[in-house]
Amino acid sequence: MTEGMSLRERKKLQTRHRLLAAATELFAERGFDKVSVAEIAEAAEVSKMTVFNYFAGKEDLVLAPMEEHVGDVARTVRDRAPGESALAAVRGQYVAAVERREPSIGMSDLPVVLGVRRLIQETPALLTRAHAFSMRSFDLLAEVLVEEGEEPAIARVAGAQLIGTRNALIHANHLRLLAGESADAIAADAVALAERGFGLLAGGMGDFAVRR
Amino acid sequence: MTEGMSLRERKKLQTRHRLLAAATELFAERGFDKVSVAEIAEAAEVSKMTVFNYFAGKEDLVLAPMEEHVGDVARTVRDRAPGESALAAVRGQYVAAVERREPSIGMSDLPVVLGVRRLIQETPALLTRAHAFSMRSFDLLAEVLVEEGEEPAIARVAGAQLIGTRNALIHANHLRLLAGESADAIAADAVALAERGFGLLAGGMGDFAVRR
DNA sequence: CATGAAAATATATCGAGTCAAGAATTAATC
DNA sequence: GATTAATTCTTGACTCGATATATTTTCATG
Repeated sequence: MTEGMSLRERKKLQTRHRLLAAATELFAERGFDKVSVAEIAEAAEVSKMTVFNYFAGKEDLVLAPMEEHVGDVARTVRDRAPGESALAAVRGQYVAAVERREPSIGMSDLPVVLGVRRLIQETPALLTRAHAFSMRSFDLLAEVLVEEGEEPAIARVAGAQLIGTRNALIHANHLRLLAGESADAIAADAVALAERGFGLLAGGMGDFAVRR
Repeated sequence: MTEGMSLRERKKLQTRHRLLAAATELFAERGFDKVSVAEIAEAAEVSKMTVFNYFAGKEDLVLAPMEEHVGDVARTVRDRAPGESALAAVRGQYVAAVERREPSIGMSDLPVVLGVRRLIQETPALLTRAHAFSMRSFDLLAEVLVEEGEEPAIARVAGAQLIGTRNALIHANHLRLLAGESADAIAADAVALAERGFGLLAGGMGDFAVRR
């Protein structure tokens, strides 16, 4: 597992994991705001400075795993099959992720993952940072569309619609998970909702929410 | 102008304006991050704590005027005419705002407004806070749709699409303004772009960005 | 081993935001 | 109209996250 790694690199990974573990535990016990970085450093047996050496900010101790997925949508669109629309690619990736119960789209009901989600929802600072990730995700997607030759302005509009739709779908999953439902129970509805949600984009929402 | 106000209320307004004026000037001179709250307090002849009493955070010294518009979209949809779709209402409000050159959608080329916009674009903390406003705007819109009887999950998806589209359009205006174009020059294109952007929603974007 | 580079730490500092207590203003009671 | 009670403003001291600098430790490499 650690072959090919120098001792230094292994130790770096170890301290990184010690920090993540210590932080996760402390946050779960007392909440994000009630734990200071100094305490985390002490629990992981490093100095406070080292924490910031490994993580850009306190929030990243919770959101680091999430950051790896900021490029998922853009990559999916970039690598889509010829003849496939951006919309179809994003929808397809989301549905596939639902089937695979991927935590990145809010489909894991493992207690530890659930705890982290609850922590995020309860902590404004974490929500804000999470939303910044979504913003980066959008930027990357728009960039791909522009590279393909779409007009920048319209590319950003379409990108906002796609990312916004996807985020809303993910948020719906989060709500149900936090309400105690199982991932399997949510999955079926999630796919149906995705068809409806992306369907608004595909079929037009001119008839949606017409005032009676 | 100040009749009906107690001395206390008048002084409150005065210090608020002193704070906004001092902050705006200092930020314009040296940038958001290079000015401390203590300096602003000193310039406004008030203690540091008073600043936070008037404004929730340092960022609000710049973004306070923007906060008044978080409910614009939701209100427009709530008050739309019978027979009109949510999409038509949002599009109509945006186009009308373009015609009126409203700063809230990025259509003012007054130097002072432009300076504030530049400051926001250059400062990550301000961008983040601005995005939080957009989030609130989205929540309010979704709430309206839910009150009208739409399913919460699909209401949030549609709301994300509408708000996302609108934000992307506004951002396009910002970019051109910051590039030096006049509001009048932008307005015509802005309306056309809005028709295309909202058209993606109305007509469906199933044919958009099909890979060749 | 010795040496140079990378990383961890100690220390000091800054700046944003919070807390408990004190000062000022308004309202109420006599 | 003076005195007191209640509310609101203001303040100085403090916590905590984050940064800068310099110093020491740790590891890879010849």
